[in-house]
Amino acid sequence: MPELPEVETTKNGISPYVVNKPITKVIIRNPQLRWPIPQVIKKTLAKQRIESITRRSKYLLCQTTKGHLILHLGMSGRLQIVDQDKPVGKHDHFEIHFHDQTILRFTDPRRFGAILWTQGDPQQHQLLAKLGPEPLSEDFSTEYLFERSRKHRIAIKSFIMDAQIVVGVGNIYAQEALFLAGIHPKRAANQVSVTRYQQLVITIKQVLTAAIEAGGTTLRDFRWGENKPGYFQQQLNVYGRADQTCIQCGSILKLIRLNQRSTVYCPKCQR
DNA sequence: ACATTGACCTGGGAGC
DNA sequence: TGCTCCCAGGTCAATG
Repeated sequence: MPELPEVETTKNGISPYVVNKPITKVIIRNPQLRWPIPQVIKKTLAKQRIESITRRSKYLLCQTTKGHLILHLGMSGRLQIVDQDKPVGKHDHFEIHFHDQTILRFTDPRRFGAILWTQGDPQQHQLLAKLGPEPLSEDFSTEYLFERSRKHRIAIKSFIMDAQIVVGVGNIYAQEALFLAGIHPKRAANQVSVTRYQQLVITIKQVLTAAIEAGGTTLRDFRWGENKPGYFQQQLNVYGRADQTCIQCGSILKLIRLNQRSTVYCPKCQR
């Protein structure tokens, strides 16, 4: 589930239930995620409060007086607010219990997610320090992206999915943004003109903004936690639409593999 | 410095 | 029904 819009939506969904609530206990059921969950947070977080939750890239940063909890949802992670009586499932690995009986539960079947702890500036953490700009910030501009592209002859799709170039552009939204910008996903990054980068920066921002808005309206119910898939799906032009007709020109959309990721594009609209 | 590939895990669906 | 194979929204580490 989680690309940047889903992470942003998760942040907004859980914040009202957890920020400034006293923590009573932390339960680690299965610490084996991408990296082991540090056991130290059990004692450290007890009686603390999460003062704020912010997002950097696809990481959620939970600030406390003693340090930051760093969360990543990986491929299949979910954070939900649940009641005491909700049964514990096979893939429920981690929980924070609050004084008002609320529970924040982390579920992740594939266990590619991460739960880490850092005492210093979270932005300087090894995983965050070298990340590129946020796609919705002003730092992510035509000038920036064009300049960075000059040294790279990898496919443009791989280029915009590189978190050191820009964060938060995953497989779905990379395909969508390239379609809207009319750029072939395999075109070399340094073979794209500044004019087309201008378009691409616009469409990346556009697609992510629209998806965040859609997420905001359909993933509203974090209380009971049924994350319905299909929020942004009405707006998908190419992702998951291989062999179907292009919405713009009627051609048959093509499926290729690019760095072992499925990639759908319109051979006529995207050059 | 840049580019490519494998690896981490589990579940679901297609095809036989 | 059950087996095998392939696919899945991410991204780090190792290698060329």
